[in-house]
Amino acid sequence: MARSTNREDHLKALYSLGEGRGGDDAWVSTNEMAVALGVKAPSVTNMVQVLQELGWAEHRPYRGARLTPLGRELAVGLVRKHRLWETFLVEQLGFGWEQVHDIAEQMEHIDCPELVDRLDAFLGRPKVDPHGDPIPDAAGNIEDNRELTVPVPEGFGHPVVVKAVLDDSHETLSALDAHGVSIGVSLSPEALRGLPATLRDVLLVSQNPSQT
Amino acid sequence: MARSTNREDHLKALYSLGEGRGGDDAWVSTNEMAVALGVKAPSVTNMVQVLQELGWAEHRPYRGARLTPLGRELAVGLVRKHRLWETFLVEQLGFGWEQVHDIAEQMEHIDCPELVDRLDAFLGRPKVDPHGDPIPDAAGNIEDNRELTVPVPEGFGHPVVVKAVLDDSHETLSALDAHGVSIGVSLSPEALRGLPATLRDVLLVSQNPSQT
DNA sequence: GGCAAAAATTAGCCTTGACTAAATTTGTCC
DNA sequence: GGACAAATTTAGTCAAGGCTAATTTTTGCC
Repeated sequence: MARSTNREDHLKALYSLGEGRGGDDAWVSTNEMAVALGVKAPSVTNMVQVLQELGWAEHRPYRGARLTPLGRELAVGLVRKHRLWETFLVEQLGFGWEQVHDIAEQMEHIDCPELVDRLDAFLGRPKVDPHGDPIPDAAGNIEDNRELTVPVPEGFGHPVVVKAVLDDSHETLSALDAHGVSIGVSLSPEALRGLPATLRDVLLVSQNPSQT
Repeated sequence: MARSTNREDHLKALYSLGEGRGGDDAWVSTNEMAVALGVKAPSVTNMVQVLQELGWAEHRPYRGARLTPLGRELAVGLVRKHRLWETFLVEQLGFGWEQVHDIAEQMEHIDCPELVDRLDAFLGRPKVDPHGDPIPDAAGNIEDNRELTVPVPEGFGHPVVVKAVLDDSHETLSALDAHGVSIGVSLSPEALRGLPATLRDVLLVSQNPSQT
């Protein structure tokens, strides 16, 4: 009967590509989605039309796609599941933060609302996942403290505390690990200078080390 | 690309229907599998031929199907995952034993050997799941202490200890729950008489209450 | 041993979701 | 404002995996 996994993957891609955009940028092109999902553009056109029939998205031909409020709600639920499972895998099972993205990618499709809620409680209702990304609560609210954080400032004039990593790929996270970088770690100006620019650019930090 | 979920479901059905049979009974009919899987017989014929191409099963037309050693090994791996997740759901997340079968049915398809091993260790390498069924170890060995157990003997002459339940359906388990029956509980002759025959028949018990 | 009923397979079709190739729309540059 | 390039959609295929209807094999009964 065809698992809903595909639809959910397209929904999530649409969400993560479209969030944080305003105005005309809110439309996500089918090509962008195709690249993100590792499929070809025509496949995305098909799926986006399916999402539209489901009431999850709106499709403007030759313009792009955009989530409906319902679609956004469902997408946030997927993000919540993904980040809760990542937290479980790291905190309870002892996985490295670079290992868990792909596993959570599978686990987020498990359909059982009670499971999500029990898992959340079991983990102590965590606010952020192992990469520093905020975990939406059961109502779909996202408390994004990352607004208090910034990319690493030019100049490296003073120490910063790592708050989040914008790229959850195995590759990037392993490299950060090799440099001793993880969430909550304080980096001195010298340490910042020692970090390759490509790695520095995926970090969000707080400028005042006293901010926890 | 079609998730391998379907193949795995057929493999598991073949395993669970075929185990404990000997001789000619070892062949599982496609019809039996169709009933167990909730699909029609021709669909099973197709899938069984696929399993044969994968080297997981052998198909004798008009006779039935049978696992190869490789197929059995893979099936045991699925059973292991299923029972470990059930144990996690009950022991760690506090689910009732009647709730976890369907959830574990989804979780058992998650593909990550390291996850299985870490989960097993996290749970303390349990030997049985919440229904009293043995959990295969990482090498695929099944320590089946249920040979020491028997169906409830006729006559109800003395107390017995519940060791396993042969039917993991929500319905049966809820009904047992309502009668205060769970793994490890001792049932007096009077309690046994008070239990509907259909429920009594799914129990495996040890006759000597001192056996733990 | 033959014949009817039951069971299994084959044949043919449908849906999902991917692909390539072809057509269409958009946008940009002069 | 027109032409060309890039992006997108449409058209037509394909594989997986389900279904129904029709055929074939097995079995059980006289």
